[in-house]
Amino acid sequence: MSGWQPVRRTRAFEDVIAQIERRIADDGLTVGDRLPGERQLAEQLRVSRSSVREAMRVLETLGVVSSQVGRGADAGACLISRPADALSDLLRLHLGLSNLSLAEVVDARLMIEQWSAAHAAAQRADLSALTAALERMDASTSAEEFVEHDTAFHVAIAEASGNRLTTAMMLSLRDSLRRYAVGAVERLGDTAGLMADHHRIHRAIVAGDAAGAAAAVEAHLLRAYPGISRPPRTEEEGPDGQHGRLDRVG
Amino acid sequence: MSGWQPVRRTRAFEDVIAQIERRIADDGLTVGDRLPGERQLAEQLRVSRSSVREAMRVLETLGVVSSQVGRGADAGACLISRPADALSDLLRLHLGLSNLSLAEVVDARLMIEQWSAAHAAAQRADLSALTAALERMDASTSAEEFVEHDTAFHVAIAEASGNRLTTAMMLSLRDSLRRYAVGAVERLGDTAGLMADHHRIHRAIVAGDAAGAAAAVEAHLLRAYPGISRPPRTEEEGPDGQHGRLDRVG
DNA sequence: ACCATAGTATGGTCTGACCATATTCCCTCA
DNA sequence: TGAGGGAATATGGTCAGACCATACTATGGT
Repeated sequence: MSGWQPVRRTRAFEDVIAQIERRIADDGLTVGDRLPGERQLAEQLRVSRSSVREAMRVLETLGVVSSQVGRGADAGACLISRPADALSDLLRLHLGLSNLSLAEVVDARLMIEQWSAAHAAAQRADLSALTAALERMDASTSAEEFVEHDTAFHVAIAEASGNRLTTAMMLSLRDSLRRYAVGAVERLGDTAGLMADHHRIHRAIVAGDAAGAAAAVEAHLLRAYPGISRPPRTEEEGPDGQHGRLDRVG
Repeated sequence: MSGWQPVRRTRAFEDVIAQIERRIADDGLTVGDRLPGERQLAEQLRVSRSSVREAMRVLETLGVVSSQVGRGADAGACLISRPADALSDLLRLHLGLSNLSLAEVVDARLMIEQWSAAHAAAQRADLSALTAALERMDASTSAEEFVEHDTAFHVAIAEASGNRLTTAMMLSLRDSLRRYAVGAVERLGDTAGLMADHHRIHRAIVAGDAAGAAAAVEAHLLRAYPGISRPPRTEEEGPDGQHGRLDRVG
């Protein structure tokens, strides 16, 4: 006969997580709500405080709860929703394990950033943050300042797409690539080319030109990570990839 | 004056994680290698076993370690790399917290699946898994069987893109949408339309037609999740979205 | 040679204690 | 009456030590 199920031993902390998750689904527990204290939770769930704590570590790792010590309204465990933090940790570790290559991460970022830019252009979203970051980048005098506003610029693109999930992915991908980004800036020597890319991206988004925005994003990332990305193209263009246009999809 | 740093209290288990991560980076620890036992690790790091265990829970949540009880070569903590599992948990919880909407998840899946299909088409990758899944879907007689091979089909598309990160994202997104996918199949009543989509996707990828593959994927997801996705388009086409072509990027 | 049994190392769980922190309460003093 | 300051208290963070179930390993008897 078939259909054997492997014996699944449920660890105590997994049960704690499941029950908390059920409360979120059934009781409408949401961001900002507080969980009982660890001791109280342990007593109610008939497990030890250790098991409750291991469950809290898991939920904290997933960006779902945050714990504060002390006493008062702010103390204890509080439901939050910070998927980007969790994603950053995840990517950083798996990148370190060499189970993800830099090319894969860069490709994924190119995908998301092109998508975000195209959506931002098509949706005529609020672009004030985008414009502000661009102006501050223009006015920046140090490399640190430039990188700071550069990050704000790319985050603004992601947020203008109106999708919090892809925004979180973008944030964490960029976070994982931070060390390589610094190297890229140093390798290029100056930021004139990057700024030209930024202005081109900005112009296209403001003009509602989704295709142009995506192309500008691709050119920008190809400049920052030369030779890394492998966009699918059916016809080759100039060797610099400057106006590299995707076959159809980014 | 400025430049104040917030007092950062480092919890013991965070230090354990940091040291393990450093060993991964410096000592070239990689997938398949084993970590010392919890007691031994606690002694070496001068922390309690509880702290070591909390660190292990975090790393396990991130899909980086796996623990087996017992004794022998298989026992103890082992380095793995399963980002998709971690991503699934992350998405499921944040979806439950209503901090991510179904539309955002569906949009993200559309983005990734279009990208994957286009890459798969452009790269002429090994498509035997794709073809096999399609044939099994054609031959399936029950809804359960259909869904099973449908999953295999979409996973094969992701894997054919050659990017493990986007594949992991696809897997977890699809996992999060499983319950809605079942509802969609029931709503449609039959699978003829879905199968037509699948064959169209398959034909395009095999033919190396990246644009056609992406368009077919979009049509497929629009059929499964009507009214959810909002692809950026500058010109409208037929009302059925059948040959919906993105303005430029998916 | 084989098999049953004892030994042992592992993760999983629990208990109970103590510490650092931060709020709340209340008493003292001006 | 108000303000200041310390005590009480509740929180998470950490630790030590014990016990359990599990699963391999070694041993010894057949």
